[in-house]
Amino acid sequence: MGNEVINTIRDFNRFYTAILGVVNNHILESEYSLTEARIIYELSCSGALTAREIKEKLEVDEGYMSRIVARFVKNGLLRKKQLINDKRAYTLELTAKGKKMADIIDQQSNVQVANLIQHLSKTEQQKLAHLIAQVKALLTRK
Amino acid sequence: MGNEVINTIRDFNRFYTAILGVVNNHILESEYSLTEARIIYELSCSGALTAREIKEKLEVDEGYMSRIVARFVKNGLLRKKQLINDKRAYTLELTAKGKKMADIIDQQSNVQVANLIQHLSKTEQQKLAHLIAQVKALLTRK
DNA sequence: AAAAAATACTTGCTCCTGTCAAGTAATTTA
DNA sequence: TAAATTACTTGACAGGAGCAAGTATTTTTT
Repeated sequence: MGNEVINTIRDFNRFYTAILGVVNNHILESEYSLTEARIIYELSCSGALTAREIKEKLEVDEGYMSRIVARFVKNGLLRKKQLINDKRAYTLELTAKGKKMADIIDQQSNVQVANLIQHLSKTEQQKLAHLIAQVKALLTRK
Repeated sequence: MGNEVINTIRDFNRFYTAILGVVNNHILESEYSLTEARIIYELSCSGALTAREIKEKLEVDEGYMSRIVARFVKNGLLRKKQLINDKRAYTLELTAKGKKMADIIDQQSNVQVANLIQHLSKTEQQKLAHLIAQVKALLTRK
């Protein structure tokens, strides 16, 4: 009972696991783990967030999160500001240095993706973008 | 210079990283790591292979590979047969138990993917399959 | 044919990521 | 105001994975 749709998707998943591996690992070489990069990314997009918000959005373990934040603060990438109305919690904000780092990671990501599609013509690239947008739309709509 | 194509792909990558995380983790709960599952999968598709062949195809570290194979043999999932013409190397084959395990993982993978698309109509599912097949084709053709 | 280089795999060491559980301080609920 | 919950911290630790050195065998070089 080889369901063709499922087989196609699973084949794609294997294929795309490899692609994401390459892309992410190359970024990873920039001294940060994928999770760390995601946290930096999240902060650079959304501005200030609390640890809890990030942890929930990215589904990172609380303890692990705490350590990463501590390290980032120590390395001067991040600033913690205690909330006025809740002394347990802090908003996290990228420092100037943190923002610079976010930019670097961002650019590296761009380069990685650019490499991925560099063999395609502009038209094909746009077709690709259109295709994956549709894929995401289909998979998102619950 | 926000290249729209690149942004779309990066957005998709984040999205699909999460999806693969869910799918793979659920399979992972079946006591094997992703790499282990991939090795089992590879053997169940291709029949007998040498460690070197698998390691090259899946890009797994040699030492890590060696340990996984040893464990599989110990657990009775795998059989090593020394090559007649090269006493350094072995072909690896799934035992009956190993094949059963492969089937289980296979089914779990199917279930995971089925969950993913369960909210779509048959027509939409086929559309999805068609879309990702095109994506893969575009990204493969180097 | 002997020495050197390469191959296939193993083993020891180690790092890092990530998890779980317990702990502290602050806040909310009963 | 006691109990429960929340936000975060800290300790302990397992598992995945990489690197380098080691062994046995095979191939290449001289």
